[in-house]
Amino acid sequence: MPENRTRYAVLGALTVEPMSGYDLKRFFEQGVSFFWTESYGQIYPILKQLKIEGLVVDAGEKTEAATRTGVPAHPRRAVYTVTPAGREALARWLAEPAEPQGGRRLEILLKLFFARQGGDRAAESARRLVADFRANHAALLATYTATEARLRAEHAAHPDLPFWLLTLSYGEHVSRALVAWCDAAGRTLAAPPTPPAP
Amino acid sequence: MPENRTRYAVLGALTVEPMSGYDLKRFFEQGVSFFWTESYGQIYPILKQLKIEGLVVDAGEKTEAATRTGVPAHPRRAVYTVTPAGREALARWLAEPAEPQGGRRLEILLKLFFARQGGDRAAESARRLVADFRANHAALLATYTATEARLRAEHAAHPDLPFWLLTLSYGEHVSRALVAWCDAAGRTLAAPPTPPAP
DNA sequence: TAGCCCATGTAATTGGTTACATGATTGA
DNA sequence: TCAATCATGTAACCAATTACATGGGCTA
Repeated sequence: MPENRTRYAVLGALTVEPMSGYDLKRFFEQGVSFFWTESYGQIYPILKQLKIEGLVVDAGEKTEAATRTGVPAHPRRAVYTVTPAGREALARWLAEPAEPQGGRRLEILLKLFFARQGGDRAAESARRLVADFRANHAALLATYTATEARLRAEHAAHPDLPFWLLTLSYGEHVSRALVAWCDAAGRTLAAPPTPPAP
Repeated sequence: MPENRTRYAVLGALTVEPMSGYDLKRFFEQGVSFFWTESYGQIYPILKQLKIEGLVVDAGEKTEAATRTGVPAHPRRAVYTVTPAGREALARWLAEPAEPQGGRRLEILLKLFFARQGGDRAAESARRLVADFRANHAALLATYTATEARLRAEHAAHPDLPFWLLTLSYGEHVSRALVAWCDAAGRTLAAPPTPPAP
């Protein structure tokens, strides 16, 4: 029973900066997508709910035009801010122990586990599986280092920075380990060498 | 769109050995639980479906008693075997590339990312978070090495063994890396040392 | 004025777990 | 004969994604 982690993800994101639902989506997909994602189908309903519960408030932004002309236009977008009650709820959740694991379904391992059933091409497709996976994590490593540099430059003084770097470091550790695993696996799966020329 | 991986998990498991739904549950939770799980609510419906599609057949086992007495008792349990068509379906799936990643929601990183919002106790609960996580992966490492030894001993000749060992190796690489990350994180989060006695 | 983001939302569907109901078999 | 385990299944629920509908604002 994961118990509503989306609400805390949203609450947490709004402590970084007040945001609209649209902003939240981008925050998740551009900022923390390597360990967390959210879809509109989650975000908007949860925002409505959090507002009802008084954990966030909506400081509706006026449009430029509406401000200028005084037209009583409905706010162009809803910008949500965490209330003290929201901060407390978040703090309570943060103090609880985390679910032991996330991501109990690793498709690549399932395929590898049964790889021999792949017939003639079994070894070949296993190697391709591993090679793709390696490329993936090598690419991730590059993004981690780039992100780290950007964060250190742009948010050098941000009090949350040390924690953000910790999450990046997690990603780096895992991806480095997985690249190493891919290399080892590649050797294991290597096609039997063609007989050496005489 | 993860697209029905359960059917292939079940199909694959049945290539290892014909099994009942009950057996399958145990196979997943005792054999491969570190990278895959299935619940009854998935297993039984999918078995019914696979049977309809002709990918598995049910060689119903008779009870001992029924065999002895000739009573037309209904089979005690349904034991499923993969058909050639089932093997083909599995092989096709194995040849497809795997989903890039599994487990996009790492609760511990979400908590760590927002950890500073935890108030006074922020650093403390972050440290506990990391410590629990470390204990977890240290324990996992132990089970991996134990499982590896057992597999090598009990299934030395099994043609699937090299692939099984690869999945274990994945786990070892990741858990070792995460233990190392926890140690580094622990140092980062270390409480400011109490002022040294004069 | 067309095309592209910005922005909000919902309905349908999927994938999965949990909890429960039911009953047979086995062994103490 | 009681408890544990084997065994099959389903209904309710939950979390989450996808696809769609809708429309405002900005700029080339």
